[in-house]
Amino acid sequence: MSDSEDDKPLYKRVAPKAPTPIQTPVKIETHDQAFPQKPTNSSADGSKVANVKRSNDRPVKRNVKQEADQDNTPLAKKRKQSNGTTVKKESKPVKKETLADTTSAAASLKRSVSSTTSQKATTAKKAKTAEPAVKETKKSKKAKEEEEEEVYRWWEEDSQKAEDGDDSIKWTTLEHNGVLFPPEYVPHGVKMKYDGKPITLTPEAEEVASFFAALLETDHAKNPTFQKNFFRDWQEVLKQDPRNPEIKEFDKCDFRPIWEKFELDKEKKKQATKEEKQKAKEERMKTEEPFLYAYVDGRKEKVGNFRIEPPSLFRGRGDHPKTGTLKKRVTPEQVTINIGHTAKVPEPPAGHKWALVAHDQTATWLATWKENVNGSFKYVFLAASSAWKGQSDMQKFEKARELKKYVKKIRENYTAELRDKLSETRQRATAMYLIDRFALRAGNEKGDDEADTVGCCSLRYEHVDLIPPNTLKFDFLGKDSIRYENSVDVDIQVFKNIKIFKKQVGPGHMIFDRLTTVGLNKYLNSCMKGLSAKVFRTYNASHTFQQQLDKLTVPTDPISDKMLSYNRANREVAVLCNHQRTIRALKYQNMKLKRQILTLEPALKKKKPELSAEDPDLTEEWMIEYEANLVEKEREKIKQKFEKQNEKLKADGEKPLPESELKERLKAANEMEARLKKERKTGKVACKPTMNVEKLKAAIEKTDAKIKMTIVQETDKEENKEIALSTSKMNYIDPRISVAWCKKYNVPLEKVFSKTLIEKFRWAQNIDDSWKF
DNA sequence: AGGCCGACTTAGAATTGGTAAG
DNA sequence: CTTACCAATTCTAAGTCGGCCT
Repeated sequence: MSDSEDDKPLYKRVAPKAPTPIQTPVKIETHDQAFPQKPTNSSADGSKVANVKRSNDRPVKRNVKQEADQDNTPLAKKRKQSNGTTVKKESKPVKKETLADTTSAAASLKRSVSSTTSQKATTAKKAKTAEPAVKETKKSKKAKEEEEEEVYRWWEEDSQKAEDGDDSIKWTTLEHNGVLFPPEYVPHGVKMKYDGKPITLTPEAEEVASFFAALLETDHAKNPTFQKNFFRDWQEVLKQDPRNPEIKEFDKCDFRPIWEKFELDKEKKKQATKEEKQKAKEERMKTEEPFLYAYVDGRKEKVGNFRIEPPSLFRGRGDHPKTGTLKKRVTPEQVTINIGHTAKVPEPPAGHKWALVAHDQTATWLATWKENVNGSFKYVFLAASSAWKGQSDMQKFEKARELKKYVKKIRENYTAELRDKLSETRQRATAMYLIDRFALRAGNEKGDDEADTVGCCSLRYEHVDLIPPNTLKFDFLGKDSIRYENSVDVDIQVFKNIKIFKKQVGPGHMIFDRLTTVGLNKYLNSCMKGLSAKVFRTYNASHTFQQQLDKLTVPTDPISDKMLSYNRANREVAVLCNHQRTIRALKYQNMKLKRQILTLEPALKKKKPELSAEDPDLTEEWMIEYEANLVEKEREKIKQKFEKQNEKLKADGEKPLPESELKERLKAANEMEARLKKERKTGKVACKPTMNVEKLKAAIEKTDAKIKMTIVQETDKEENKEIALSTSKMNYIDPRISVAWCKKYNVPLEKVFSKTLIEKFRWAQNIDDSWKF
């Protein structure tokens, strides 16, 4: 690789020839390894996985009524199409347009509020004049199943795409009511102190001060960058009105009075009666109502984040240079609305105008604005359960499944290219290895005004250590400044390559100096249409999960055990590693419970030896420390409660509790200390009189389950930092794997997905139990 | 050909709300 | 009945990546 051409940095070199394309799909993969790189138990479990029959996963039958309808175009869509809206692309750069011809759309929006659905629309329309009747039918139905909102079952339609050939057009008609602005600021008048003296602020300045005050007890408020940025922007606001006092030093500011006020407010809110709470909730719902749904081609869809983000202090993660910067209030003048030509344009708040009203049919956003801190765009999109999101979600997984056909070849390719003499190619191959095996992100370059985090392509010298003969030790901050720390054994050639690259670039520089995410993705795209680095994460997560699930599930197990297998499969998606701390605490609890049983019924000692078994994790030394900790925490708790009470008394104008009272209360902690010590010595643990053996056993079972769960989570988090359990479920693991598993083994889907996930993954729910990723 | 912009997915933190424990 | 805990949900920051512009 010391080819002279080879040593020039990327930007100085002439374009190399295009990489060898891999276009031929490989048959079906049986023994591909996926990312839990641990010499994945070579267990040949290919048999089950092997025969993937795809292509025909279209739903068999469905909904006779709909079929009778001849085509599946919902009525509303037909209506629109017939009234002249053409499908041709709208000029891309959005330009201002006046709203003409809103009448029909307005009417349709109103109408559709009461009912819109491909199937029901027919009947509903007829009942137009008899609204109450419609409502009645709905209500009676509601009795059975909580207002089962009719959903557009796009995944059951035959030829959705291709319909008009242009898939960059996302909609024909689009109706919605815009966005909800946060309420105006209401000054509270609480005076904070400067240099020990109460000061009066204009509402504007008070608002910003309050943003900070609210965070007083969080880490943000202690972060110097946060303080600095906040203070700078606050001073700017202060200066705008001469009535504000001069505030020169952050350290002389005392925000506590405002913080206390907020605490009190919270308290009051909690104390509110049920009726009051109910009323507040109803009010909230009422203001939200208009924004909850949009109509896309006449179909009702839930809107996601229709609220304009309220002003606040920017909470950047990690070491973000701009953290604490004032995020300004967004005015309607900054907000662009995207909506159908003929739809009624939502009214901006009185006295205001929208920045722009766009009709961009290639976009799925309903509204957008530019945020002042980083200059990035914010969008209002439909909710995760919508057709738009669902379709792209499914496409994502289909893309990952497609990768199955290519992955073998791709792996062969990059393995060969690890030795390529062109270092650009070699770097690419090495990076591919890391992305494939360890699920690293692509790693775009970042600017100085962002937190310094990296991904594969942007890894620098100090992020990877070489431990001969072939171990790489990663230690870097990834997305969200989450630390990725992992030591892995790699192919000897990968080890050598990293060593060479590091040597070439030196400390402080990017290891892959001739590789960019763009270059990498271009290459991947030449291997398979639509392939990019992130697909590997999806592919590996889903693939591994499917494999593990097949391997671990015992068909004859009861549901609870199957759930265990399911969760374990989720865990196996990551690698085993040290994950002590939390688990020890649980084991300790478990041990205590067992001893309670034995104390209660010493006869069991012989019958159930497992009850007296010692856990090697629970050393004397550890327990002493742990118990000391427990006692300390208890003391803290007592003190805090005491202080809180006093604060309240003070606020109510009463006199505080005496110190002696606190002393008295702290005795409880001392007793606890003595008790724990005795228990440790004697091994006898008394329990509450209400306890019995059965209850204790149940409790043990519970902690057992918890321990297992913790192992699952810890492994996932610690080891594979990048993929936390819920996240992988939500974003990386093809939901159809779970659905098929549930069907096959008769496990209710609710055991596996929360309500929102069930909604989000509705598209994945009508596959049959033999479906494989 | 590279940099920036825009739109969209992925992600952890913060908040809410339901429920078990006290 | 509170309270404390945890799972679910909401919020918005932080990525990815393609396309457009220069």
